[in-house]
Amino acid sequence: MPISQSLITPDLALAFDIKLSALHNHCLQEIHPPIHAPSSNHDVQKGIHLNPHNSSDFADSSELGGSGPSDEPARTLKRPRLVWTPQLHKRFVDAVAHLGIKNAVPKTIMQLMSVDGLTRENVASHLQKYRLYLKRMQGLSSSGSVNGALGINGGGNVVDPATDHLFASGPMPPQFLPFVPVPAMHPYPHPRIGGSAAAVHPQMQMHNYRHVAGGPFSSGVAADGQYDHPHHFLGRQLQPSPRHRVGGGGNGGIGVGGIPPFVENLGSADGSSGGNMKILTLFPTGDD
DNA sequence: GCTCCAATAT
DNA sequence: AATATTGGAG
Repeated sequence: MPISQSLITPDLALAFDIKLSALHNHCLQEIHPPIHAPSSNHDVQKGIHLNPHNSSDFADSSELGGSGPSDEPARTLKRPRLVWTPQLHKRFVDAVAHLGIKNAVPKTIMQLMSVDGLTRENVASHLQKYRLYLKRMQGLSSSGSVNGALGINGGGNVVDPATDHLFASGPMPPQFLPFVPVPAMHPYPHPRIGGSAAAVHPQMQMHNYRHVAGGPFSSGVAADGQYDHPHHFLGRQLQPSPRHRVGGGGNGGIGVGGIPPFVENLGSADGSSGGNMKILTLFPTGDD
């Protein structure tokens, strides 16, 4: 019986893929134009391209004697580890900021991000770490600092205004945070709530993306904040989620405004290496 | 049953 | 260290 094929094929492919991905990691990558309201839209165009790699070593990963997972069995296949590039993280942070703590749950965030291939688990995992990061920060800032300038949140915690961002919109009365954050016009409905702040530099320590895309800070995340690698797809087909994604009708509440692509500082703020890293920390100028 | 979250595993 | 996976809880 052909059982062996259906079974070992994915299995072997898996093993291979893992190694391959570890080597040239060709995950997903794409850019995401401002989309919106998936509820009543058929054009749920997601399109962020996460591209951890872009080496020009070899470009063909879809033809390895059929060992590639890019075959038919889109299910039961293990997808490569998601790499949270600065761009992706940015998207994430923006989504969280715009949703507010209350709605900032994995599913919602995932929907808002509208990143193809992103699963709820991915977001959940990242969110967990993100929360931890925030918590840590709060604990640190609260002790020793007696600044009246600091913002005190409902939680009674004192946070640095420069980093409070997320929490700023958390305990706050979500008069407009619930959903439909964007009026369908501006990317940032209310930046002061937590939009810009969040983007400032809440960079949890993600590994160095020395190979993010072309260059460390030269190109890669070019001025437009997106990669310029039209090709490189690969990885996942569509609908990678074994579970159901955006219910289209199930939720219907998340207005989603589409987070505009912004630039973010790639280099670590600490300038660990050399110190020549000129973190521009471009603010999302979404202030207006 | 689904989602969240914290803990745990890779 | 960064993500994934698991298990309990709502």
